[in-house]
Amino acid sequence: MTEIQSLARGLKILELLGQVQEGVSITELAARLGVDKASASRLVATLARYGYAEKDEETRRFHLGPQVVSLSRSVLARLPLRDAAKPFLCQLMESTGECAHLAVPAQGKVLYIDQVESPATLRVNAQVGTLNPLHCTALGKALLAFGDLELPPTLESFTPHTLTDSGRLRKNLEQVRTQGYAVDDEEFDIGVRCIAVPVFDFRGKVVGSIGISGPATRVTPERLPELSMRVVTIGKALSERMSFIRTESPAK
Amino acid sequence: MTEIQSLARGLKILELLGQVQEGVSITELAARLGVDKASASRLVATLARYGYAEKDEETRRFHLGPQVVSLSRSVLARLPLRDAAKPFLCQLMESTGECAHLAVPAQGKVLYIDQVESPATLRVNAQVGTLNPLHCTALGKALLAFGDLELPPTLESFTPHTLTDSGRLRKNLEQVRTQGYAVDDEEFDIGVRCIAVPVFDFRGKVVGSIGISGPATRVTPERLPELSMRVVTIGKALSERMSFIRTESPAK
DNA sequence: TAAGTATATTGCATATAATACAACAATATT
DNA sequence: AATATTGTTGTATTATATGCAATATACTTA
Repeated sequence: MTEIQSLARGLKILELLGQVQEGVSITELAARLGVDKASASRLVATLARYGYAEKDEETRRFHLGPQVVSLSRSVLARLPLRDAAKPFLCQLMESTGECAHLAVPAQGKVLYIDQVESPATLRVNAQVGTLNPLHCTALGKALLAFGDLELPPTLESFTPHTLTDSGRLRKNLEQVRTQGYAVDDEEFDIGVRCIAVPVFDFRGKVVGSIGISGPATRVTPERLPELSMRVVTIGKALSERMSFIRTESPAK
Repeated sequence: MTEIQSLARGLKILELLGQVQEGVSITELAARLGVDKASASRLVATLARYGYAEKDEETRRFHLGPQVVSLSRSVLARLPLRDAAKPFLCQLMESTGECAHLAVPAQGKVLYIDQVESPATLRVNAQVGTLNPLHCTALGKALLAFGDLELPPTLESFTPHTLTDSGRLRKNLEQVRTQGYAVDDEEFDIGVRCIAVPVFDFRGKVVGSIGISGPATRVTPERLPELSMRVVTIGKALSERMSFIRTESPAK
C-alpha cells in the first residue's frame, strides 16, 4: 500500500504536538521524525498556514492550532449516537451521582465523545476527546465483550489491578457478557472504579458504550449491584432508543 | 515561502471532509482539488491510515476520523482561559437564563471553545468548535473592538441586519468600545440576539470573549440594558481572574 | 441474472517536488 | 558583547508524488 510520505510526516507532527502540551521546537520535531531541520520547518509551516499548528512567538515552539477543534465539531455532529445519548447520560449522572461518559471505538482505543459532570467535589472526569486503552477501562471492556473488535496485541499495565494476561482478560470479558456490564476495578487509575454497558444500534451492532466513573471510596464493591443495575437499565433504554434511528453511515 | 504540496493537499481534504457531512467520494475529492483520482485515493488512504479520515464501506465515501477529536482535546486542554472561564459561564447562564458562550479568535474568525446550555426549551446553542465570522457576531465584534485583529476584507451578508459596509462596522465598533459591550442584533441569524464582552489577560491583551445568545423574543431591546450589565459585570470578573494567571504561551 | 456503467485501486514511467546539505539569519545564553 | 543554539532560506540531487493506463470492484439497468 502506498503512503504519501510528506502527508504522513505532517500527520505524525500533529500527533506529536498533541502529546506535548508545552509545544515542540523545530529541532525536536526533526529529531523525532528523523528528518532534517529544514524539512521539519517547512512541514510545520504548512501546517501553520492552514491553522493546524500555531507558533508561539514567545517560546518559538509549535502547538496544535484551532483548526482541529473546528474539525472535531464536524465529527461529533455526525454521530447520531451522541445526540441520542445526551438525556440518558444526564439520567445516569443524576441517578448515580457520578460522572457519566459516552464512548466509541476508535483507533483500537476507546474515544470519549460526551460527558456529564457530577456536581460532587471529588469526581472522576474525562474530557471529550480522551483516548484510553480498551483492556483496562469499563467503557473499553464493554466494547470488547459485545463488539467485534480484536483484543489489543499487548496489554499495557497501568496499576497493579490491570489485567495484562490475555487469558485472564478473555475470562473477564466472558463474565462481562454473562452479567451484562463491565467493571473497571482500579485497573487504569488507582482509586477509580467504573461501570459500563454496550450500546447497540438498530441492527444489534455495538456502536459505543456508556457508563459511570467514580472514586473507589464511593463506588464500593457493596454498591456495585445497585449501581450496575442502574447503568444496565439506562443502557438498555438508550439501545432501545437507538433501534429507531437507522442510518446508512453507522457511527462506527 | 515554501509549502509542502502533498501535505497541503491532505489538509485541504480534511477541510472538505469537515464541510460535507454526508462524506465525499474519491472522484469528488479529486475534482475539488484538481488532482488525479489516483492521487486523491492515495492521499485519503494515508489520512485514513492515521485515523484522520474514515471510509464508510456502505457508501464508499470518506468522513473525518476520530483522531481529530482526540487532537482537539489537547488544544482545549491547553487554553488556560477555558478552565478559568467555566464558573463564569455558568453564572452568566444562570443570571440571564440564556446560553452562555466562550470564544477565541482563530483563523480570522471566532471559535467557540466552551458553552453552557440554558434549560429553556427555546434556546440558542452553538457547539464547541463552531467557527463563525467576526463582523456579525457579538463575540466576534467584542474581539474586533478591543483586540488587535484586522477587519475582514469582505463583509459577507447573512441577514438584512448584517453590517456589510466597513465604515458602518467601524462606527459600530467605536460604539462597542464606548459602551463596553457588543451586540449582535439579528445580524447573523434572524431571531437571535447576542451580547458579548472581551476578556483580557494579565497584560491587558484581549484573549477571548464571553457572552450570551437568546431568542430575540426574550432578548428584547428593552432588556438590553439589564442583560448587558450582567454580561459586563461577569466579563470584568473573568478578566480580573485572568489577570492572576500568567503564562508564557498566551491563549492567542 | 447478465451486461454495462461508474467508481476505486494498482502498476509504472516521468517529472516534479521533497529532501538534505550548506550558508545565513535570528535568538538565547554566558 | 561574544558565542552557542536554533530557525530559515537557497540550491542540487534524488526520491517521491503524480498522471496515465489498466485492472478490479461496486452499482445500475435491461
